[in-house]
Amino acid sequence: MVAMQSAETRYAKPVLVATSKLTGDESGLEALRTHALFNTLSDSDLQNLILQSRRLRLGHHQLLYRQDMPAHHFFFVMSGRLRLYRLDSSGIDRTLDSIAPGDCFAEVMIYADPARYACYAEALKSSEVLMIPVKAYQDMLDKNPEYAHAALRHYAQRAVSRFHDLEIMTVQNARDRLIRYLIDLLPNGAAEGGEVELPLPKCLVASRLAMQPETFSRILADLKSNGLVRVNRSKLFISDPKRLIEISQ
Amino acid sequence: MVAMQSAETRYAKPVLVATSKLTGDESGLEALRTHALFNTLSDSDLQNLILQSRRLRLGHHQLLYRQDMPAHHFFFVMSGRLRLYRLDSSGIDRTLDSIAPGDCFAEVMIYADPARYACYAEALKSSEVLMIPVKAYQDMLDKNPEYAHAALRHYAQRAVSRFHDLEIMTVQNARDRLIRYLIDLLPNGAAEGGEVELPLPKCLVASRLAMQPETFSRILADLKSNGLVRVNRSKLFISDPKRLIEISQ
DNA sequence: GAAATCTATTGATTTAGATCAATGTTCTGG
DNA sequence: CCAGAACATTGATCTAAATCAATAGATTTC
Repeated sequence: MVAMQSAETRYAKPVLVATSKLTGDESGLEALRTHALFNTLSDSDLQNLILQSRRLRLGHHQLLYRQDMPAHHFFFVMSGRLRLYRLDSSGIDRTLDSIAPGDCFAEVMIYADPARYACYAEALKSSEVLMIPVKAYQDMLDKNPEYAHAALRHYAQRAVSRFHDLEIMTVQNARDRLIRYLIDLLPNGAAEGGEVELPLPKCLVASRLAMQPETFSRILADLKSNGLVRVNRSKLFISDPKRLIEISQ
Repeated sequence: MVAMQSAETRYAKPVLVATSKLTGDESGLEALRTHALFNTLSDSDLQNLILQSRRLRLGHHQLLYRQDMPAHHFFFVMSGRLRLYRLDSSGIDRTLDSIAPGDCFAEVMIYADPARYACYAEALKSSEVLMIPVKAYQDMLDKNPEYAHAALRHYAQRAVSRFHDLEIMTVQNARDRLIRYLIDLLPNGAAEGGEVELPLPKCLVASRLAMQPETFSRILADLKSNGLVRVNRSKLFISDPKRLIEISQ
């Protein structure tokens, strides 16, 4: 089963190769401005940071970094989608997060000690990321302590969000974990229904929720047959999230 | 079963009552200096922060704050032990963290927006906490941007540690989750054996690891009969952590 | 110091979910 | 567009863990 294989055996593609220099005003980079870590920076500081960074194109399933590799960069996703996962000693692959365009990842590395990546990162489809040297960001922050406030907000939010992820995982049965996960994908939480897109292939959502792909499939089929969700590929329509919460008790 | 009851029904004790003013040089407060959030502060800034704080004595099982309550303070544990947990709509109590003396908690509230506690906090035994006004810390940081660096390190570490907690919870079977949890309690990880003390009563460790107390008890009995751990109340002796990891595959 | 309340253990039974297996469906790269 | 690979579904079986139940130990509390 795919989720049980290691990225090593699947893909021979090298890590961190195809890079291109940046001029500082390329397309896709305006998105940086919308991120909490960058939106308070002066134009010149942002420009300077970008000039020290590299744009990286990643192919489908290409590995970006490995768990325990020294971490000299953090990343901003310009397009595509990535996945963070860990491998244990027996080679079991456990998905921990998915990263969408406009998100940063491995940004905790700016302050981690020792600076080693805590997981693997791979592209789920062909993607573009900005590879920002940790040192460049650190230097900029040292020179401009007023930027720290935005960074602190960002890190605090990240901690809260991980706390919330942990909470879902303390739910003791697979169905309720899945329901909680779906509710959290809804833009307005349980307030109103809507369409959500699974951020990962189904077998990886299953891995993220500590269940087997078969179990995921069966639960979704059951919710479908009870009229609680409509399923179309990776798109799910949830008309009545409150009812979904009720049946999860 | 206790872990399944709500704090509301169990304890009538009021939230946030018995407080006492601080002079700024009381015993137990030197421990503040050892915490990453405070150890770079000047004496006068630390003194000032303490003067705006209150010492809180909590009885066994006393509730400190409720989930969704407006968060105007964060906390430093001077003695005792606390537990963070959430209640869902059906009243199931899920333990998310335990806090030891020398730790801070709810400190993400300094930057959270909206500032509401993400969980319940209760004392596991009689405890003393320092209740620090969020605003006092914010003001101090605004006046001294050089303090932000230590705070950023702290938040980054917290995020990494929550990420690691999440990783354990993606392990799909109860025994392996418990083994991983025990290994992480060892001061040197899997490097060498030693004695660890469970930071929570067994039924709450079970809740933290998304299993039933009976399952926890049986797994521990099994590890015991295989000579992998020696159990004495809440103290466990792990002689050969590597062997423990091996059997978890 | 005894009663009462928590907390933990152990056994019997049931069930949710894993595993094994087969097939169908959708991507993807030549 | 086709072949192969990756991904998804469905069924049958088995097993880990939940549940139900009873009892035994601990801690509080009065």
